[in-house]
Amino acid sequence: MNYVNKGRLAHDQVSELTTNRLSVYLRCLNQVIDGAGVTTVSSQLLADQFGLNAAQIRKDLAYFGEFGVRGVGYYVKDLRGNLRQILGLDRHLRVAIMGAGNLGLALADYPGFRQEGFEIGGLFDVANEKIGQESRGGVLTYDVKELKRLARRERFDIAMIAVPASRAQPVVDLVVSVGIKAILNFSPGVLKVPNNVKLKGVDLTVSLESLSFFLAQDNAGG
Amino acid sequence: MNYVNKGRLAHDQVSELTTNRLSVYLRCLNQVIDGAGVTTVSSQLLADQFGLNAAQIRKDLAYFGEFGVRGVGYYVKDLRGNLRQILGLDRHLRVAIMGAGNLGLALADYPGFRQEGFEIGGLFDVANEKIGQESRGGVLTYDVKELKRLARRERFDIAMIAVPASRAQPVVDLVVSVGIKAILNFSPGVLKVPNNVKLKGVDLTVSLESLSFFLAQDNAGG
DNA sequence: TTTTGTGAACTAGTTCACAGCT
DNA sequence: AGCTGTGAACTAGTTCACAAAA
Repeated sequence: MNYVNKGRLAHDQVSELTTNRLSVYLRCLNQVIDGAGVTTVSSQLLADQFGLNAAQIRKDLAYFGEFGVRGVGYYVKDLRGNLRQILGLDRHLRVAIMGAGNLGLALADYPGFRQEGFEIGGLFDVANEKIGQESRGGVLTYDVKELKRLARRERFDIAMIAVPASRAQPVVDLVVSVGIKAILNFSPGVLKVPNNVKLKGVDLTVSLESLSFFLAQDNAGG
Repeated sequence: MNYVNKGRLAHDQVSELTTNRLSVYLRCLNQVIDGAGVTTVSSQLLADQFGLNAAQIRKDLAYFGEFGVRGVGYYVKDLRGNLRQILGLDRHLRVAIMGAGNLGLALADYPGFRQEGFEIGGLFDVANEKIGQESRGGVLTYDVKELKRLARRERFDIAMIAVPASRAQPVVDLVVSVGIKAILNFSPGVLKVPNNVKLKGVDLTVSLESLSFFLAQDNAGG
């Protein structure tokens, strides 16, 4: 541990809203770095530039340590390093994608994942015609029966679920059984996992229907 | 309007957390209908079966009308109809997908969208080799320059943004300029839209990094 | 009796505003 | 002077608990 822990993390539970924002802050810093050669940045500047709240940025960061310098702001490179460490991006996380359909293949080649240091270790499917095939980006599809064997060798940290809804629960059970502790689920519907496994859902139908609601109200309400 | 409005919708703003849950409730009801021939369901039963809170279900629904019967529960088919109407799914919404890369093509063929009555009207891209091509599911890719002309004819309600991050803002500006009022953004980063346009983001990097955070804490904290 | 609909109580999350450091 | 870090105030969201209705 390089950042000041303050002994909180073992006690309180950090809100998911906060962890999501940490990821956003990191992206903002990367953009700042890509831009002109600024070495420091204030919470106010970040807030203005990216539509955030300055106090919230400070509070989120202060939770993990005192990264800033009063009167100056945050040293961009230092803060970036600290955020990467807090988010666990200094490790090399390996991802298994369950389901080599359209969505699974798209996720396998999604450039944003590799950029932040995630490695897609393989696709897993039941369909014989898919097994042995590679995605455009070169990710190989394995028989789902091989997951157990490969999980040992490849040490998968995260699984993404991109199988049809009806197959999602058994696939999640399998993923949990091989010791994977973090799951990103793209299939619609509720899934059960043990408490020591973190499940995060990306629900496309809910997102789209929420937009539909907005349009319906908009047209009705005037 | 078939459901009791109570005149609230024009005044208060419904929380996005609530609208997301409405979509979840609808999916739960669909599953209940697929199962045994039950005609009524109580908030408690839904809560138990899908890991929700009964009071919250009742409160969310009560906001839009009195759909339940005391001592009985909710008539499943009626409630389903009311939810579909509230969410605007009784209309026929048309979707344009900006970007015919891996992700755009996967979205175009995603079965969950069609299932709830959304129609994918076309993919739009700048790459000449993609224009005129069809997705596996038969969605045609048009030149992005055609958006304006086609938007008039096809009356797109919703746009999904699946272009690289660097192209996202100009593409959103274009989408807004042709009169589309609801946008689902899959590209990472902050986008600006006028207030009368609803922008919703699905941020894959943030989701994955949030899982990474969990793993980092888990291993560090014991 | 059962279960809704809802005020009240509670919990979580955000923003303000300023002391304190550089 | 400028900006962080943070208690206090505020706002939003959830859950409780019960009166009212079937």
